[in-house]
Amino acid sequence: MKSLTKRQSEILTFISEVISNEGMPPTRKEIALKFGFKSANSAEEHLKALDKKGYIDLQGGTSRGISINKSFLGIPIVGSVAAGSPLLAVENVEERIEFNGNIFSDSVDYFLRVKGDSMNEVGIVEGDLIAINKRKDVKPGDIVVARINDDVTVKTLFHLDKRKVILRPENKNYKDIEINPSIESFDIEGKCLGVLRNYN
Amino acid sequence: MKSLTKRQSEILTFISEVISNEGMPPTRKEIALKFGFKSANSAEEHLKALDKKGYIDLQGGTSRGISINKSFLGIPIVGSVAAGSPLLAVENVEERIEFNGNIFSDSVDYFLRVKGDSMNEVGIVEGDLIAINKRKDVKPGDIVVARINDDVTVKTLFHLDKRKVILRPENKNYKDIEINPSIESFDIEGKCLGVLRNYN
DNA sequence: TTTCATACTGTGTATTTATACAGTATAAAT
DNA sequence: ATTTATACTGTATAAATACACAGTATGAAA
Repeated sequence: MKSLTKRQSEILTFISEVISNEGMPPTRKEIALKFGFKSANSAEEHLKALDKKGYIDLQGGTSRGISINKSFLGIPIVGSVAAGSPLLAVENVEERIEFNGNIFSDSVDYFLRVKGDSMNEVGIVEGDLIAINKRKDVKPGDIVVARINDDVTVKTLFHLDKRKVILRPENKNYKDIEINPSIESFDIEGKCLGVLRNYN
Repeated sequence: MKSLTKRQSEILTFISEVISNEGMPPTRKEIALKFGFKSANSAEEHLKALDKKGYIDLQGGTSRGISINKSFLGIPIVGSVAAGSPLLAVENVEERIEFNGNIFSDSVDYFLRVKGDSMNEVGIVEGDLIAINKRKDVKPGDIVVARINDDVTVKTLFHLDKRKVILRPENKNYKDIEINPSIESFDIEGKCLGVLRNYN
């Protein structure tokens, strides 16, 4: 898939926002207004470029006839994470789900498919999708996605300072994980906002 | 809230479908075409009626400027169920959540807020929202919403025939519930399609 | 070096669209 | 009995909108 220029990406984002906020795609004029273009034709040309690259579909002769290509919509589901690769790398994305609405308390950057039973006692079970918001500022009590030496894990954060991190599995059969960030490679990937489970 | 005529209701449904399928609201002409009106003004008048009754908001001077009033959109969340009242009765609906996308395997009629810990061992905990599809034809193994003598409960269906129903809590501390439908009042309200949990 | 993509302004216009006004007809409400 | 809401057709038009064509300028690719 062809990559977008900065401007094209901004415009695609704007279209997506307008659809989400106003319930309908913008007109050329509205795009021009937003970006300060003095001619609606600038918008027209960006739309054509986005269409040509396959990111949107333009319906000719129709007001607001812009639709965003579905394969770029929706929130990615991250399955097995290849060691060392960024969570959202293409090879880790299982699929995407269309998902809008204010269900979770913050914006969902991706869903992570849960493996194992280490969080069973708080109702997070194998196969569940957990909604993740990318952020570093997490506090004890939060359920977090962390990366320890290239290994991605979901646990409750119990303690966090420069010299010591304690991650707590929510299952009696597992022990707390204690990390020294100055020795081991450690990173917070995000905060768990909620759970989505689909039977069958 | 004022009630809608059959025609107005059909038109409201159509608008909602167009938004969902095409990603933008219809024009007056498109509404007229769909219903076989020979004049776009028929659509205009229905829109005005829907606006007046508060079901939609019309944005003047804007193409496709129709937005559906949020309070009629979305899927209802059913909280505490008043004894004897239908699950979806107004007094039982906590709020509604905007929710579209093909997350669950079937269409979600409502979300039910979970009370108690009787399903803890399959990861359904207090406060969770479970997605329910209204149906009677459930089979053993399904997690179902059932009504026993005006009491609404969520359990795994273990056995079901004319003389005996067994509902199984997924928690060692609870015992199976055995019902004789010819003596006790019993009804299947729906099937649990999945779980939605929102932290914080 | 020349082409091509990007990123704009500026002008023009056919078409789409919203929306008013004038009618007709029926059923429900006052 | 008369008004009001519903449910349409038919005509008209101002405004909104898409979109083509003609330019200018820049940087990257062939």
